Amino acid sequence: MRIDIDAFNVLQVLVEEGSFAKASERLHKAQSAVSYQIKKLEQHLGVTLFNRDHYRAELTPEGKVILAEGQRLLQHLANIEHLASRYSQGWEPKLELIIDGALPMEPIMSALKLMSEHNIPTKIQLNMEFLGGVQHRFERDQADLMLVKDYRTGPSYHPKSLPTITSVLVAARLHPLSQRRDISLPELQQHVELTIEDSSPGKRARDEMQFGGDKVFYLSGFIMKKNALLKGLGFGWMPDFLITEELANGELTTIDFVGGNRFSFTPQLVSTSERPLGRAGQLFTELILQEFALYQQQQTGLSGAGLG
Amino acid sequence: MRIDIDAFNVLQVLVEEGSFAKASERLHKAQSAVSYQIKKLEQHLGVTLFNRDHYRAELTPEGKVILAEGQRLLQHLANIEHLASRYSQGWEPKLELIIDGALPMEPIMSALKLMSEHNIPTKIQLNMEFLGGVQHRFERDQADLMLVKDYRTGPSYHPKSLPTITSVLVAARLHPLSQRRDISLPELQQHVELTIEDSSPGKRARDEMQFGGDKVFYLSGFIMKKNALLKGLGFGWMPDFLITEELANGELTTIDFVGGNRFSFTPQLVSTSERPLGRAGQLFTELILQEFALYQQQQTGLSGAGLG
DNA sequence: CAAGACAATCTAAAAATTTGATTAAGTTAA
DNA sequence: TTAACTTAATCAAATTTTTAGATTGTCTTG
Repeated sequence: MRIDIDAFNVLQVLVEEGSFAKASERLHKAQSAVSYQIKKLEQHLGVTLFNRDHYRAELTPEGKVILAEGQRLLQHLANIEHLASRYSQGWEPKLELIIDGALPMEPIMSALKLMSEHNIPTKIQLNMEFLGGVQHRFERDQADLMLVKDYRTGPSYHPKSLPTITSVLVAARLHPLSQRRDISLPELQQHVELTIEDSSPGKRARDEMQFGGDKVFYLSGFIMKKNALLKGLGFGWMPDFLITEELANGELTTIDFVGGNRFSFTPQLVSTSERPLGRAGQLFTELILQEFALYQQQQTGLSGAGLG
Repeated sequence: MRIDIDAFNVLQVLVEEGSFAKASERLHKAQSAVSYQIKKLEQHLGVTLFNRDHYRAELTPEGKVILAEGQRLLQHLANIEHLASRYSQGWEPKLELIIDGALPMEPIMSALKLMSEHNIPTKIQLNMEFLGGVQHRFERDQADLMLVKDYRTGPSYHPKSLPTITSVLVAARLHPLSQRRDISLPELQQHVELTIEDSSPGKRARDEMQFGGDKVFYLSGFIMKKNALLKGLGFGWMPDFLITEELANGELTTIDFVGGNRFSFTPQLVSTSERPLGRAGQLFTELILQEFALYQQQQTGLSGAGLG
């Protein structure tokens, strides 16, 4: 039979009260039960915890150390119980989020920061993917939430719309396309198009927004893409919130494509009823909506251009 | 009723074996006992640990975390049991040593270093005192061992002799006493004597080795005393091992006092049968004897002067 | 489809803990 | 000093907890 952790509690109360009788009273037990528990603990540990030579039993030096260690053990157990009680209150142990790299990071990070300040027991895993990679990963990992530009509807998906975001077709100031007006598709196709590499393994043939030219550079994220654009390597779509400054100071300019140089999309926060959200997932949903709205307000306030 | 820590062990085996039946076999219990333990643990924690929808019960995400936490808790308990088993093997939880600042620190530190390398469960407290302060503290603190120059014999004290140490009466090269020969006591008394302050509260009137002059400087340790001597502030006794170099290069010189300029004492390692030594105390006793012998050998080997 | 594995549930048995009473030893106060 | 009280161990009986063994319904495998 293994050691009884409750005995450490008896030990603690006994030391605090100073006598077996008073301890038994506080523990709502008979005095003999306290004697029994302590004796059993001593036998299990093979250590004499109390010196019974005198009238009142007093803790031995070994007993003092065992008492202190026992208290730490009880605390450890209490922590586990607390964790469990959080779970039973609906907090999930883990929340896995897949987010699309095309979306603004700032409101996402703000939401996560707020999450961490709520002191929740849920471990949060955040993964970034691009294009089809988002949904692929969401399904492969059985993740809890995905934050996407768009997605193929799947089994019992529950989408929630976030504020709309606009992308702009741009090139560097000195790029040939920046000098021309009323640009046709064939003309566009003669230049290098910069695009983000789809991170899903079974890639779709092409992003819907690609132009179909021969010269395409695939890049591994918007930071890279922006760098490439600024260096004049080619042209491409960029979310406007990533280049507000460069558009304002003229480093990048919008391309006058006859088919249009702006398009908007509405990011979706998607969960599936196969894996219902716990409290952490619900909290994140609230916070991300709030933070995206806040972000939009700030953007419109600053640039006057808006996102919708 | 409190949670049963044994249930975490059942949980662990159950997960390792993969089925209730196999786990019960490995635990030498009936399958129903395993079911009972897991159910009880789930009720205590208020958390579903296993998903029984499918043929084989499988751990829920919550269960995974609880399992991991439970393993840490079991490890914690095992550590306490290990500590206790060391105590029951005769290791004391604490060993308090009082050492006399007049003794060479090097062999003491070597002995303590060797102690720590033995990976013992005993916490060691080391206190340094001077003269009567050593014994005072030994008795007040109910310490386990004192390492002293000399002591008043007390209740059931058990002394053990260490190698003899020699002190020399010295002054700085430029001090007036260093220039004279056949110095008498009255002449000595006209100069400032440097001595270590007795750290006991009820100080004895005077150290036996003091000369009784009017001008006495009390210092708080041998480092201070050596500094004062080197600055020519006065004369005084110094253990030879602390000033071998200064005697060799002439910074300090022995005083030609007619009453003699050397005296020897035999440090004693004292314990009392009121507080018998545990294994750590015994080990320290062995090591300190060994290290003092080694230290003496090194000193004689180096200086040729010896300590005895 | 049959044989077998799996895990819950039930009852009886076993083991543990608790109770309440008793005792011997130590303390306190008149 | 004694009488009254406190302390903590011990014991048998009562109670509670845990286990074993049997049974059942479900699912898997060949």
